[in-house]
Amino acid sequence: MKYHHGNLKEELISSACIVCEADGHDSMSLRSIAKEAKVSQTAPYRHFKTKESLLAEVSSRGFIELKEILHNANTKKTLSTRDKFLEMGQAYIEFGLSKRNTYDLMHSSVIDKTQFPELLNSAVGTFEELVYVLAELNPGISAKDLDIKCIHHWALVHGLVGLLRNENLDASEIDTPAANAMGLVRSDIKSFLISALEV
Amino acid sequence: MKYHHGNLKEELISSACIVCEADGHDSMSLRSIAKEAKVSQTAPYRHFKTKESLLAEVSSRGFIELKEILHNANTKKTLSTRDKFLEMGQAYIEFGLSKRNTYDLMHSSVIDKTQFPELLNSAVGTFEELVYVLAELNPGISAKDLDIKCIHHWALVHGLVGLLRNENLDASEIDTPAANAMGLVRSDIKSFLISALEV
DNA sequence: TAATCATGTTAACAGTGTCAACATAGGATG
DNA sequence: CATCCTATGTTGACACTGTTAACATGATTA
Repeated sequence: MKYHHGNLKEELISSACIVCEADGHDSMSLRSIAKEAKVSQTAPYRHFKTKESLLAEVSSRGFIELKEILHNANTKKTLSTRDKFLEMGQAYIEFGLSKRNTYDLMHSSVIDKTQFPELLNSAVGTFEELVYVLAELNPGISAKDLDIKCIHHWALVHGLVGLLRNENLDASEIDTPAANAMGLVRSDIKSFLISALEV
Repeated sequence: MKYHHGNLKEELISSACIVCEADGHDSMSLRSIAKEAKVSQTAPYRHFKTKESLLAEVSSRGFIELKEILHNANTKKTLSTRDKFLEMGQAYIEFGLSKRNTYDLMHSSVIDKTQFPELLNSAVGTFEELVYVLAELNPGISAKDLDIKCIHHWALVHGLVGLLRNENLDASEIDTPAANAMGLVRSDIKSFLISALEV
């Protein structure tokens, strides 16, 4: 049994990513992931100043993964610009729904983004990916209008994820107008995007 | 000193509302609000099965307040239907930004809404308030299309709140394309809504 | 080889949610 | 009126948390 682990920082991060997605970020404890890495409960403090800074790392990786997903959707050669755009929207929503807890952490207020520049960069990257398609889709648009359009579309998909996640019902369980409408939208996200974004 | 408090449940709730908005729901402890009510640390358990159920109460009140705010915007007699609708949008966003932490709790995953029917009702109420205006604004629309339109508009304002809250920058601090665009939108929310909702 | 320094450990502190066992008081029942 | 029940309070305890201080180890470097 080596005294020094050798690769602890990386192992803690990836372990934290798994636990956060599995159980949600507020049922993750530093001690539990330290134990998982077969290391003492204070060892993580050699690599992370606080729990928050480990979570910031997890969040950052979430944004990086999301950016990649969006980028992939945006570079499917066989698709038209419009379809690439729709693909991105769907990919974003899918990410938000499947990586539910990670997405939660990424937009959680437990992390003060202004204190983690690297995290802020990752988050901004997501935005930029959207800027690219929208610029292509709206030739000649002013920079200001472009940015505002980005916010519009980003807000829509982000908001939709929030609503779909919140009405956390498998249709069978709860029966309200809102829930039923959510079910409709969820079952055909592409159509919803087309009508909502008028594209 | 009376042994029985007499009005503890109500006091705990309103105390929790204040603390949640002031410090955020995850820095609120049952023990601290019990102490604030000058009562032992386990007294709250006579009124709330778990901490989560107290938070559910706080969240529920948030939804009720939001519904009232929206209802007020929606019944300003001097306004046209279109302006009432815009007023609602702005009111929603204002609520999300000013009652930041409460809004956070209301959409947080720490509370499993399916286990608190009363909370679910309050949340659904918000949706209904939106249905009313949109129906008035779109005479002859089918029920299905109406519900979907609601989701569209709700998602937009909800998403916008999320983004505006997240880019938690007072313009001076951070300088990214996204942040600048956020500043633009924030400074004139009404114009943004008009262009985004095409209304 | 010796010293330094990053990385590990152990022990401890104050704080948390929650439960079990006990205390009190006020209303219902005889 | 006396008695019991029940709602509501208290104390003490448990296992858990983030975090710090003091100490141990071993790899790098002077």
